[in-house]
Amino acid sequence: MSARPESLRLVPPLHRATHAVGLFVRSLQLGVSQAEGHILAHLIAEGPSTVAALHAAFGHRRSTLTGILDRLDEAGLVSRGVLEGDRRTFLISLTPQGAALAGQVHAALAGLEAAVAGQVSAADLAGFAAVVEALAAARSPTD
Amino acid sequence: MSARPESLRLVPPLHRATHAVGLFVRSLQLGVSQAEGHILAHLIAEGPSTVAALHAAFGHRRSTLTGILDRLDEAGLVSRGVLEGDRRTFLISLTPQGAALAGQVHAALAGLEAAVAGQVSAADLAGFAAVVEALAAARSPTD
DNA sequence: TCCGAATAGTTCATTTTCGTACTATCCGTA
DNA sequence: TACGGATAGTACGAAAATGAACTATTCGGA
Repeated sequence: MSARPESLRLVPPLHRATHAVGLFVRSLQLGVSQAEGHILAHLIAEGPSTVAALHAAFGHRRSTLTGILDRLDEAGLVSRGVLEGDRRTFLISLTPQGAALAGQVHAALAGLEAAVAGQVSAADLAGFAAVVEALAAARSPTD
Repeated sequence: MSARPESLRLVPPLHRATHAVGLFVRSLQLGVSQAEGHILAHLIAEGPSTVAALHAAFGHRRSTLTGILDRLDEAGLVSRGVLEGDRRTFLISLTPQGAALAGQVHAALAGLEAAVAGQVSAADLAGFAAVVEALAAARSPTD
């Protein structure tokens, strides 16, 4: 009985794109997972970051980040330093090894972005930014 | 020494948006996870689907989908029927219960999309579609 | 018809992620 | 200084996602 509703137009393409980016990172064969790769790329682009900053950037649970950082730390790619003036806070920094790897990940992602930018107009890029921002700002219908 | 590269402009916002949509589904409090919610929404929008079709739509591993479908099946929300003419293939269908729940998830996502659409221009939406499609079509730099 | 390759999906052990509870530190105010 | 509340991050057990190996079925050509 229930008629099929209209297909969604934003959410499924968003998922496909996210998935494609994940496959892309994986295809680099750099020995880091998708999550780890994005963390590395963030660190080299933004500099040393706190766990909270990474949490805000990616949305992983803080406990998940602890695990990811444990692995990166154990692999010698990042180090946890104390933040001057706040002993609760760790500042996550890339080691030289980590920076080298992060550079590769970041360059690959930048290449991906450049390839996309070459295929669409500046207005399209602006539209993407606007829609993505609106999605990210959206909240539950009940609050 | 290594200078910071330019920040990425597409990939991080993409992740934030995907994360926000996940939070949105979770906030519905319908008792389904993000992944389960999206599967349900897909099924009600597209009709009965094979595992392979869901795999193509979302990018989960086939074994991951088996697990998700096991849970949905156990919860009485979907059923696995044999596909006429190919006994390897299951056709995943919503049960009446599943359809009711899927309708709620779908409606909420449609509401989210409508809210976004109300905040941006038609050109922005077109730009989003173009960029997302280009991202999804992107491949490894080495192949 | 027969057989090898391809396809569809599952099973199972491992890895990753998550939610909750917890410790440590900082801030503001009395 | 003391103290309640907020913030930063971790520990740990449970749930979910993953990859590799496997079964069953279909397809295509000799």
